[in-house]
Amino acid sequence: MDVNKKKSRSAEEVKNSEDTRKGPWSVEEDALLQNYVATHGDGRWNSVARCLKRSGKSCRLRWLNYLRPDVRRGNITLQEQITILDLHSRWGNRWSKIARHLPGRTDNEIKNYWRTRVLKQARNLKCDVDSEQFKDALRYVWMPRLIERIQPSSETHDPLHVSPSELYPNPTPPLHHQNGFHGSCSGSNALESSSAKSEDLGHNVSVPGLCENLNDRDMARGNMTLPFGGGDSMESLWDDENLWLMQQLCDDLEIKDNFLA
DNA sequence: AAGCATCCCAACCGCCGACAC
DNA sequence: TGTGTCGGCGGTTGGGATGCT
Repeated sequence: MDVNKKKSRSAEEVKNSEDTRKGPWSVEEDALLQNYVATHGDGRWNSVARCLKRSGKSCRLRWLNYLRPDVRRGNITLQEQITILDLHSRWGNRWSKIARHLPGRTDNEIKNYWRTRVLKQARNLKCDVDSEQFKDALRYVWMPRLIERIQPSSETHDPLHVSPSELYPNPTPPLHHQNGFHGSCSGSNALESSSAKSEDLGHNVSVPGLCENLNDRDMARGNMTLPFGGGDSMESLWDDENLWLMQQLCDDLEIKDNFLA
């Protein structure tokens, strides 16, 4: 796009912003928009915008993200989380493309989910969300675990909802996942405070970074929010059978620390 | 009860490509 | 071919809700 076009566009947008209402939608506006779409169909946003004194963009967004009859609200399910993580690993931040594979979910909702849950967790881990360590943790530890958890209840076979063996034909993680557990983990941490679970089971393992950077609220709750947090709590990950997962994660984090050093 | 911190999500913004004229 | 309009997309933000001290 050339410079002139950019200039003209901003003039157009400035004009639009001066003429239109902004902020939360009222019930009346919602009703008007719904009626308009019911009568004329969607896609004619500037026409409806003139009736509502809103920008066309605002009308479109309100319809797609909120008023559309098939829009699903509520917690992102485990299966949806898997799909999001999987598709994001393939396509990156192509939210609308990802949303097309999650019926009823909007790109905005998926984007919000990613930013509030996954990026937060990367922050806690002091990982770059694009780092190989974080991606490996997703691919080889958390996603397979999630898949295992949803499998018993899955009856249909959606090509996008693949089994661990399909998604990860070679179950052997990369070399750095196979290293012994070097257990430099110590100190106060979520695994310990999240429960006395690990102590009860005779383990005394903590995960640097992963645990130490939890915010106080999560610590107090004993509720460590993994990237797939949400409707179905991840607390059950913190049991004996999953201890090895966190050991693998420790390996990752040590490698990350070396990498960053 | 009040103040503060954090989370979460609806909505906005700026950019871009497609298309019509 | 150049210009204007429109819809779509990804990034960002404001503010209400919630929880902690």
